[in-house]
Amino acid sequence: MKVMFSKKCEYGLQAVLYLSTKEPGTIVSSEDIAKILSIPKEFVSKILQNLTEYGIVYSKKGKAGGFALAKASNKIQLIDVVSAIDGMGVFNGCVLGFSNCSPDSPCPVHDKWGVLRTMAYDMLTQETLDQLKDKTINKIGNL
Amino acid sequence: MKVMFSKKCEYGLQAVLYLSTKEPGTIVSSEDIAKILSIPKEFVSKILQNLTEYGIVYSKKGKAGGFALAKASNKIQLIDVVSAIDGMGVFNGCVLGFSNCSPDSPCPVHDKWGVLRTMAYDMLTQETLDQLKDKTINKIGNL
DNA sequence: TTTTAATCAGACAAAATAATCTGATTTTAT
DNA sequence: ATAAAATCAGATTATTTTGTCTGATTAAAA
Repeated sequence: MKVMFSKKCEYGLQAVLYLSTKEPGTIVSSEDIAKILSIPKEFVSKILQNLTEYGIVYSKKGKAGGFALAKASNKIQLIDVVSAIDGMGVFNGCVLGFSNCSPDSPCPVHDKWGVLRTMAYDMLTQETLDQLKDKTINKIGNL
Repeated sequence: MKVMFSKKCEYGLQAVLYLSTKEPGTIVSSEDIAKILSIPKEFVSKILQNLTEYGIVYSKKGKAGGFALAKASNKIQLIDVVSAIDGMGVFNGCVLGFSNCSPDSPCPVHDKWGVLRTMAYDMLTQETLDQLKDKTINKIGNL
């Protein structure tokens, strides 16, 4: 089942959302993150290493090490994570897979999909992790 | 780059749209379809065989064989092809990959994504191949 | 200073998706 | 009849995505 993003990206989003529910600067081990989100430990670790390069996540090595957000949670949007992991391709490509889908050579659903694409982009951009905090706590508490 | 549907599904949608631009009952060989859509011939053949099982496409064997729509183009919607190839999972799953994403246990973007999902579904359902014909001809003419 | 527990790096393995190949069968036309 | 051109079926290969393993490095605590 495919819903817009790769598994990697989904896991990255979940992990970052989870970190945003903690006190700023709180270090959480990949094992803890993996456990609560039911994600393979090494996999989530890899993904967070990747997000570290993009300045979204901070990593602390050694005993009692782990990951935390690298910036304040009101400075991070979901789109930041998406673009770091999956890139911006989703927002350019044609839903029907046609090449050169553009206003000049639109596919049969070009206009309608354009609206959706913009809405999806807005959804990921408008709110910061901070603003999603309550909803995130609620969701993660239910896992 | 991942945009909602599998390559298989994209190819299936393109092929069916292409067939809908022909006179009803016109048999087109997989080679012709493959050529105009730049899809591997055997692959598109496999996909159309699959759609044959779902009663969307008719296949004629032997010399001068090929594929045609199995019903009138005003009886086929894009969603029919999607559900035959990719299934309906896209319209149920959580964008963030959370499990049990539902009104009871919504993810942080549950409501907003719900709107998008519905719009995507409507986009694929509202119009028939027939109604998209002009746009399809225009697009395929530009390939 | 030694042990312990973590990230980090990169190779490796498994699974899913995409694409190709081969041969059999079917049908039309010669 | 026979040849040609297509689908059909299923095995095979290739690629991408997902997940795992191993060892090195780092840092805290005993």
